[in-house]
Amino acid sequence: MGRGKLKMEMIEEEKSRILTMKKRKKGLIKKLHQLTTLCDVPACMIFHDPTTNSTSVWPEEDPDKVRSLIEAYKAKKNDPSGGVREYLLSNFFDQRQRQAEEELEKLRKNNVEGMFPTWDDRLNFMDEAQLRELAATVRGKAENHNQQRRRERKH
Amino acid sequence: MGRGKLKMEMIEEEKSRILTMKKRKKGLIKKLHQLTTLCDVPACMIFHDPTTNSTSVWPEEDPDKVRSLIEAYKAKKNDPSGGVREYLLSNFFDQRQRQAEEELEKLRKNNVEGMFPTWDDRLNFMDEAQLRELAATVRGKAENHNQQRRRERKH
DNA sequence: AACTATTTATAAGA
DNA sequence: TTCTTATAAATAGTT
Repeated sequence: MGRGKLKMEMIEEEKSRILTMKKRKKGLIKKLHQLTTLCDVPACMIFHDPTTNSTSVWPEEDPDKVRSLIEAYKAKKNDPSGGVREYLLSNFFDQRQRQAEEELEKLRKNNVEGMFPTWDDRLNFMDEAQLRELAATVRGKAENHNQQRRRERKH
Repeated sequence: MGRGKLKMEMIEEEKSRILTMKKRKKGLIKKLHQLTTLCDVPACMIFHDPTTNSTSVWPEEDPDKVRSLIEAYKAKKNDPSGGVREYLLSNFFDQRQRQAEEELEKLRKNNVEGMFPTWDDRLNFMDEAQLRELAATVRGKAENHNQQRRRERKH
């Protein structure tokens, strides 16, 4: 682009390299923002600027989104065999446990899905003991929540 | 760009949204590659595709680079907003529900915590019905997991 | 999956 | 540096 076409190799001239970096980083962030907005795709980017030795991230105003994406990536990396995860998941729902499927659907209806975009991925990496304890924890939370609301009603 | 200019909001029409996502993702990766090459800047990107529920990363062929960037990012952020999260979390557990706390501790011991750093925050914002359904879903997963393992033992 | 009219990004210059 | 602008590149709608 621009007045001249440059070779796809590191720009030797430091001034123009840094200037180009600034321009392109800005453009890249703009495009990433557009992608997430237009297509409803969670995405993030991490840069390490060697000149300032500083790491920056986008979106910088939403660290939770960055963290959740990093977690999703790590979960994926731990996948020992590419397609197994999807297989396990569909296998699970196809067999029986219609009830669980319906409940998951309810969760989606309650708009909880957006809170756990990587949910299914992660559940597949938990062993049975972890899943049971997680369920117990959630149940405990639900009961606690219930108690809190009862108490609120008394006031 | 292109034949028409579109508004910066989610594309409602699913087909064009997905098509646009594919095109723009490809373009974005190209631009990120150019930035890293031209300017010698380590950088990575993480996407989560909602349509396939899959997380992808660039550069995919160099996980070490991604990991080092993630570590650099995490190391860098000693952010003050972390204090707010900690406050909310401890506040919740201080009240009662020792059982839930103990179970969470077990989860931590099982090294699940790393998978759900944002877990507690999110639970605190779910209403009781959502929590109960989530618990039921997780329980269903656990039971299914158990059944799968029993079946594996028979073979 | 290709095309192409347009919009957008940007390299070099001021 | 910031602004300009000629040109390269990306891409929205179309086929």
